[in-house]
Amino acid sequence: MSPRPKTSLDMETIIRTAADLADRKGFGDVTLANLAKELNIKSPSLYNHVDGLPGLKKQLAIYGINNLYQALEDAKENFSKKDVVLALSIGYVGFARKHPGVYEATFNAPDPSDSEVQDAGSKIVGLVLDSLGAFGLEKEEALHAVRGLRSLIHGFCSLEQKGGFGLNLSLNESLSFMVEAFMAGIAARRC
Amino acid sequence: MSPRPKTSLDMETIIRTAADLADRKGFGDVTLANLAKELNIKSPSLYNHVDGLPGLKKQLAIYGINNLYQALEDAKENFSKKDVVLALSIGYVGFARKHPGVYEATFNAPDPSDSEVQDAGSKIVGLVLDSLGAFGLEKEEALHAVRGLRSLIHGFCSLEQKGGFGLNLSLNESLSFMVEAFMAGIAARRC
DNA sequence: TTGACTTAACTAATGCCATTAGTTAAAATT
DNA sequence: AATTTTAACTAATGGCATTAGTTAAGTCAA
Repeated sequence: MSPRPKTSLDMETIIRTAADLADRKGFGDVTLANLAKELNIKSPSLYNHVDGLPGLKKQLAIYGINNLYQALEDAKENFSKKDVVLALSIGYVGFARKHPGVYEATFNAPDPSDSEVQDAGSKIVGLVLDSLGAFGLEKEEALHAVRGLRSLIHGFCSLEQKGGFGLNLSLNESLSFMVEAFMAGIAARRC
Repeated sequence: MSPRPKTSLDMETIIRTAADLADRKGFGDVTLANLAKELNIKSPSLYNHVDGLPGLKKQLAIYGINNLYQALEDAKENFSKKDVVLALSIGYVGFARKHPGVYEATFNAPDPSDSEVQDAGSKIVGLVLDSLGAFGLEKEEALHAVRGLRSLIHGFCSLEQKGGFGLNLSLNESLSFMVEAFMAGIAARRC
């Protein structure tokens, strides 16, 4: 048999296809074999574009973090300044719901300390830090607050995705409740 | 070659060995092959005790949830009534740090809706609900509060384990900060 | 005690996966 | 037009889970 033409494939479509695969079949089904099938090539050919499965997962993580950042920027734009934090939270959770596989990829990079991954992530920290400006916190307090917010929202998404919430109770109400409670506690700190 | 005697192995040691493996090498290294090596048997022999890899992971999840419950009960005992929630949080995080692999197994059961898994988990919800009694919340509010607390603490553990917190700032202080902020927000609700 | 049954180990084989090595032809460059 | 680079390919290896079939140790009833 003859090798196929070289035109079709570029990094962009590879990652996009992988992201699609992740969201449709789950992050666990992101394999070189499955991805190759969707791209109509053989899996060893992927090594011409990506540094094995770990390399693919790293790229997918960065792609996901960047898209999440975009989603947060959009959420920030489209809502009033008053409830920025709630808007951000809803935007974050909305992204995780719409892109469960990509969201999972986001914090499953093979090496989280990789500088590219780290850099993508710190842009998000910056954005949240900025949105917290109105609360007039000390520098350290603000960093603790960002960590808290991330923990709260990421924990919510993670538990929601893994089916950790068994009860018959609105998830969206839980989300508003916990974000508002947390922010109320933060606000009370100013006194 | 001859099959080996039947005396040695029981379910208890299998799960304990798997838990040890998880904590030493990571949850991702919990494979039938690795577990069999540690038990000095061949991997197909494990099928006499466990329903394949998914069955093993289910058992490990239940084991982990039950141990986490124990850790929380201990934490509750050993601290004053005043800061039960902070004590619980510290106990929870302490368990996750001491048993990272088992903790990860805890929310990676193959089927989270499985009733055994669900039951083990709802014991924890009950314990936390109970500890929240002092705050005098409405029933629904209390459930939202439990979800919030779980999200907060699980999110913290998850991000800590995955290296999600890059900054040079005390993690323990972040933990106290976020738990206290959240609980202050909850307490403010009574008015 | 002996014989039948059950059980928990085994070996062998299958299929899927990632990965490496080596090949080939299309595309790009000189 | 010739050469180089590139991106596909096939073939092969080793690790994994899993299934099927085998065997001998342990259990238990006659």
